[in-house]
Amino acid sequence: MKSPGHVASLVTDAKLVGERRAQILRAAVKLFSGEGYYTTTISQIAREAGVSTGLIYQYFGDKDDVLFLSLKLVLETYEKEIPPRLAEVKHPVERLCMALWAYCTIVDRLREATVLAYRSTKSLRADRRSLVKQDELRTNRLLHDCLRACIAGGYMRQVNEYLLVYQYVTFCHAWALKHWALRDKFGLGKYVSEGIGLLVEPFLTAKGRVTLAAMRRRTANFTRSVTATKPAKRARAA
Amino acid sequence: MKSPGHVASLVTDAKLVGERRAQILRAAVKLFSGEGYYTTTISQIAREAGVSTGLIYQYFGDKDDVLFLSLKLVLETYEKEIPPRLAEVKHPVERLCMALWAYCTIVDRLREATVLAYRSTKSLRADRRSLVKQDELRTNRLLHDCLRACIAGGYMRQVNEYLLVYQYVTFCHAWALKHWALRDKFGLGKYVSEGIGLLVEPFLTAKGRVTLAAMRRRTANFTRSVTATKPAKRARAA
Amino acid sequence: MKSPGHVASLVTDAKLVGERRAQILRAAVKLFSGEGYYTTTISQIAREAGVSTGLIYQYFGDKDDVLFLSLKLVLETYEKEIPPRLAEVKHPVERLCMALWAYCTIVDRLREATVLAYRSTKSLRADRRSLVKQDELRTNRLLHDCLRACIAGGYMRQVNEYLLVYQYVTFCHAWALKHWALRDKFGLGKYVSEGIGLLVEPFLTAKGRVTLAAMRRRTANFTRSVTATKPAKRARAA
Amino acid sequence: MKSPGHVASLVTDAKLVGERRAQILRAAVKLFSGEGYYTTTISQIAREAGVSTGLIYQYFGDKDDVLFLSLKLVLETYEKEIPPRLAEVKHPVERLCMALWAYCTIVDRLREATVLAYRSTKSLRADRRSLVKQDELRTNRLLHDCLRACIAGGYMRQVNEYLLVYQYVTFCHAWALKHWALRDKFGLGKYVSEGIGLLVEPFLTAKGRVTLAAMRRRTANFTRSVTATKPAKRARAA
DNA sequence: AATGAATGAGTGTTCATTCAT
DNA sequence: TATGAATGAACACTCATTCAT
Repeated sequence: MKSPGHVASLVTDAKLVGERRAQILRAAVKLFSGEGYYTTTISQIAREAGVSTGLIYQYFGDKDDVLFLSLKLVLETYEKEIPPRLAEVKHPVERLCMALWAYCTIVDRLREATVLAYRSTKSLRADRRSLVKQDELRTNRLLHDCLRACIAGGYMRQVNEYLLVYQYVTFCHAWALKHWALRDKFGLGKYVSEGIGLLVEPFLTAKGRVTLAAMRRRTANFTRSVTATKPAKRARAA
Repeated sequence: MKSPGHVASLVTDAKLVGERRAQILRAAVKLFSGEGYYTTTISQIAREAGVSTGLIYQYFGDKDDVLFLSLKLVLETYEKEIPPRLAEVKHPVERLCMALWAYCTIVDRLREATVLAYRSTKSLRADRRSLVKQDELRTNRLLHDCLRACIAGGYMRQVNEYLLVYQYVTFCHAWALKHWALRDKFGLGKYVSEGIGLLVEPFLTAKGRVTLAAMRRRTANFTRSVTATKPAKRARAA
Repeated sequence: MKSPGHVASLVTDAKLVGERRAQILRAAVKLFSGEGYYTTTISQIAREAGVSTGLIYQYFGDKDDVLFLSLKLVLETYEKEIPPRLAEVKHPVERLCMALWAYCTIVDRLREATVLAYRSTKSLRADRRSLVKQDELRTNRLLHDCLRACIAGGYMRQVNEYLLVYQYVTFCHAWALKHWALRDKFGLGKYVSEGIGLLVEPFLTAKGRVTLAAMRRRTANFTRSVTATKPAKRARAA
Repeated sequence: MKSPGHVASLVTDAKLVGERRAQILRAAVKLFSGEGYYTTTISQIAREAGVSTGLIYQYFGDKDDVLFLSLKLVLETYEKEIPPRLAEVKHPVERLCMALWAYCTIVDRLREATVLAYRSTKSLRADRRSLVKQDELRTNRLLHDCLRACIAGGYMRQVNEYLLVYQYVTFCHAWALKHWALRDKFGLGKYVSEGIGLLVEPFLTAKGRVTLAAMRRRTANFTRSVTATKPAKRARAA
């Protein structure tokens, strides 16, 4: 009767539902990220969102619903924010590098929320876990497409694509998961740049390397400026 | 008075403390791994371990103590089981590959527990989190030493060692964290073998590649047999 | 942040807080008085008050809070009920006697609760004990003022006022504390009357004695009627 | 079958029972006095007494037994220590004063334990409370006898003996119960001396007053020296 | 006689969820 | 639609008591 992906609301006005949910989820992601799912109470979320506890139950069926949509919100951020960052970029190698760069940038902004996804996906009702995994897979596909284009264009040699994509994914996630160990060694720009050196460059063909070298020259200071930009706010999913 | 790493026991007999704690932790790791820290109750642990709830409090100060020692148990397993697997292996490149192989084998055996470490480290009292991280760092050092030996011996070119080690770590952990996505594509043996292709091979010098190729020839069926062995026990920390 | 005298409530409506706390404290004083602090459970209090256990924690921070306000309720009853009983009385000697009489009347009504104060003040958090003692001191002061007026008016000779006030206090409290031994020998009226004979009369000057004698003549039957009134309600703090 | 006053022991050797019980009760009185009955655990008592928890159950049936004998130990101390202090004293007025003095001295030594008796008698099994009250009554009788002798000897006028005895009792107990308020105003010697002024002197006949005056002259420095002696140790029942 | 490990019933407290207003 | 007071099941933890050694 109730499909796993559906979240019921007692309120009918669709626009209101959208606004209220966004308001509540913003609070939830912040608190879940900081304190974890189980140690965050519904009433803390209500307070943070500036609403009453009762209101939350007008827009979500239960606490699991709040977690579910919180995680979706985070994972969909990856999926939605990477493509626009690729829009202007044409060259396959540049697109791949930009995708990694974009992904890491977003992870950096949602650092705590990314950790949350690792911590709390198992706290979801079982039938919903796979839905969240679908979201992750869709993001992976973005990277996979970039990778495939490099190979298809002859910029990269044949590799185990599937596995390499997972290296890319874990590389990006590691910026959040292992931040405690990485932050002393790298800024974000350096991290991505060195990562490309380990996970992209070795597989490039001669002509692929030319592109990368050119790109590197061009973005040397871009990287620096972006690194400097990578601004304060964290753990905000929207 | 109470250092963060210390877990008090009301029982004085050291041997008994060791046995009972092992018995209780076995149950705790199993349940925490399957159900998560917060949804596992002390009384479930007691039932699983075949003791009374009260007994747990004779050997642990509180539930956080149980989690702490559970996580340490898991992380120390990595640290303790990798070195013996390297004992016989002399050649730097082989040692590096064997370390990756060993690490992945152990992760495979402790798959659920490895996920637990990612889920639940943040549930620990803050002052203990860093202790657990120390354990992880010590395991990383094992890999780093292997990597360094490869470079020092001229089998591998200069690379960003620190970052590459983290690629190794996330690669091994991914076998547990992303098992839902990887198991359909790879057996454990294939996974490690392909991983070496992506994370070791590209950085080898000519003479390093010779060693790797030889090793591959030698262990082709070894890999298969080990892969076949794999299914055995899981989520057992000892 | 939290001063010892402050008791937090999650409920904001001040009127409701007042009513609910009164309702819960009525139950608590009754049960604490009868069974003692430690043997009374929160859930007994909830049942007696006709509310859920959870509700108690909306109006009190913890069980200690309930005890604290229970004791304050009792001690403040003394302080608040004695002055109105003195309002009409002008003559110093009569005021002193009336104060003793009033105090004993109230103790009689709150007999069990008075015993509670002796039993359970030490069960309070240390920083609150002194607050309860302040309440007692304020009641003592009422007696002291009466005593001082007698001396100042020349109705009583110089005495160690401080100590005599404490004799008055223990005399009144003894009606509750030693009721098991006193009830067979005295009614309340007789008890007070004889007590005045021992603790007031001997210190009166000639003109003080005249007043006392006159008063005694006047209230002979009054005493009896009040004594007859006595049985009424007990252990009700409001 | 089991009389309220009986405390069973699994151990048969009477001498051993006596010694072990004394050892355990010493610890119990100390801890009960300081922390209260309910907040003191059997295992704390065992530790303080230097024995195992199991041993306590060889000499006492349950925790109530320990409290019962602890309270008896305290109350019997009054009853047993006052008479020897009166042994040498012949004159009725002096005997009365000495009794008060002795009682207060003992209360002072057992200050915490005296408070314990007030706090914890109601925690006893109901059928045992009256036994403890019997002990108190026997001590009261010591004072009553002294008072009666004064009146019989014409040193004191007729008074409500029963009530006056209770004033004496509460006066002595108050030194423990209200010590927080009295200690700033009086030393023990002054307290007793002034108390005699309020509770004995007013009722003396002319010839009684002569005795008291003489006694006062004699013991002026005695009082002081005893006050000075009133030594360190407290809350020790034996 | 003495130990102390083991038990498990019982308590204070929390918090997701409901519902009258 | 929105509130927040009220509920009560559930959990971590304690401790009197038992009993094998």
